[in-house]
Amino acid sequence: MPPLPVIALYRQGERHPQAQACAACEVRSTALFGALDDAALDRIHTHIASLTLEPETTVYDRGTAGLAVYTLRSGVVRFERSNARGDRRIVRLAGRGDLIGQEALLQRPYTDEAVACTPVQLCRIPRTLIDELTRGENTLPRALMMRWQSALDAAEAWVFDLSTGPARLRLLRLLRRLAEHTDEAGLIWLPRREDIGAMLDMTVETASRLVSTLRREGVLELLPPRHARLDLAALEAATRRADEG
Amino acid sequence: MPPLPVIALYRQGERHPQAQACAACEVRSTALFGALDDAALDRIHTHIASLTLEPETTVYDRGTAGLAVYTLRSGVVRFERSNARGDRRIVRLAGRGDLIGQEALLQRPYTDEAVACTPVQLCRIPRTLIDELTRGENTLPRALMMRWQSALDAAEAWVFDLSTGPARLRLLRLLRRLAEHTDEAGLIWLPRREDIGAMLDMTVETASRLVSTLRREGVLELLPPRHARLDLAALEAATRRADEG
DNA sequence: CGAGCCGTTGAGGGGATTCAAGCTCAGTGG
DNA sequence: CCACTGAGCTTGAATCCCCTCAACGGCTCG
Repeated sequence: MPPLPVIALYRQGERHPQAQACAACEVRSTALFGALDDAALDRIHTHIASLTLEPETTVYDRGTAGLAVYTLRSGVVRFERSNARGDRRIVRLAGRGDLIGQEALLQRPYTDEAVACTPVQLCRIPRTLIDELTRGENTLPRALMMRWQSALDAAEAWVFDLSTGPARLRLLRLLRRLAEHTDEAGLIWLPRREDIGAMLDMTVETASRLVSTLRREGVLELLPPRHARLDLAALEAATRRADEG
Repeated sequence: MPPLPVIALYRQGERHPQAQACAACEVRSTALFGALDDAALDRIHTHIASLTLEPETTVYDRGTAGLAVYTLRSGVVRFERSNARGDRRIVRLAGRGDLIGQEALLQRPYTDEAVACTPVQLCRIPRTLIDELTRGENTLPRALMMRWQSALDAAEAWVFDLSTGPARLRLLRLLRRLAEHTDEAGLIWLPRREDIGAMLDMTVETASRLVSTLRREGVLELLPPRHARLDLAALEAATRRADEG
């Protein structure tokens, strides 16, 4: 699936402060609301909130009323589910440019708990705003459907890549995926061992053993806390060995 | 997630033969295209193809151009992915009332191979038809988004339920899910052991051993080929034991 | 009736879990 | 300053679950 245009609001030469912020947004590439008139654009910008969250902060809880969708401008967000006994499973990750919390547009409660993994920058877009804009518009539904399909694809790929095969291979594939979210310093976010466990359905001990092994093999350089540098070539080689051999 | 209204085309007293078939459709409950005028409705019905497929028939292949979406009127369809080496994984199931192949509406190739598990009855709806109808319509996008969200939810639940925990528990949860698709005779579709393996990431031998064990425990009565009768109470009890104990 | 697919069962080995102990490191208070 | 503490990470040893390899029986079909 090709990269999607980022949902962002912008227009050149706008006076509203938030409009300027949107105009300067570094992840904008396609104006989802490009077809709107000036009045609508101004009204939009006053309702968009830009927020920054610390790691481990909850964006929204599973089951709560969905009042807004979010565009993820930077950082990594995870989606979790857990049962009454506290067994936890991370079922998906979102990265730069992804739209999260789309359930809100259907007046549905959020289906997962969304938690920041790294520092994240979000644009909060109230549900009612999109409701308003959808009336009579045609481009918006299509762009939204694109996100939905993208999320669905990600969820199915999660099953195929991260829930299939021996533990070592699953971890290698997770690292490959985390490499997509490399930060400015060239580092990846390396989850706590417990979170690796929740992503790959393994114990913390197994996660720790495997990470340590990869470190000794030179695939990974640990840079605590929660960061690492990857040797992509070594990673690819190890992956090929693990799944061919 | 509450049950979704089935996407179906119908209108009372229509003359076109397919229109009559749609009017008589047993899974209709909400007219997705209810707001259309007569001419549009007639044009629609001439393009809807109703088809019946044998088990193991492919509905569409992963990667091929998506030219139509399908409403599943009866039966079970599975979504598969596989890599170059032939490792196969079933990543989702669809049942009565589900909409499949939504990627087509975005002019995207199908992201999975879709295969009939049981005899299935489908309504084939050409992509262009929906394109046409979406112009100026408002209710359609919302209903479609509902399907998308539903599919996404199913995919994430698949990770949480069927890719987590020990093999026996995963199988019990799969059976619970297959019970949702019980047929007129009160039987469930019981996949081939190889397919159980592809759903739950286990070998055919393990799948066979576990199924046999459940049969001996009275949870399951095998009715080859590919069918079984479930003792739901025993199933729940076994699940609780496996889960808590 | 032999060929092939599917399901079942056994034996053995390996990979992941379980249980346990010790480590590093940051924060705290004596 | 430094022992104390607790959370997160690592490592070891024993166990067990699941995989691998193998053999066999039932069934359909050419």
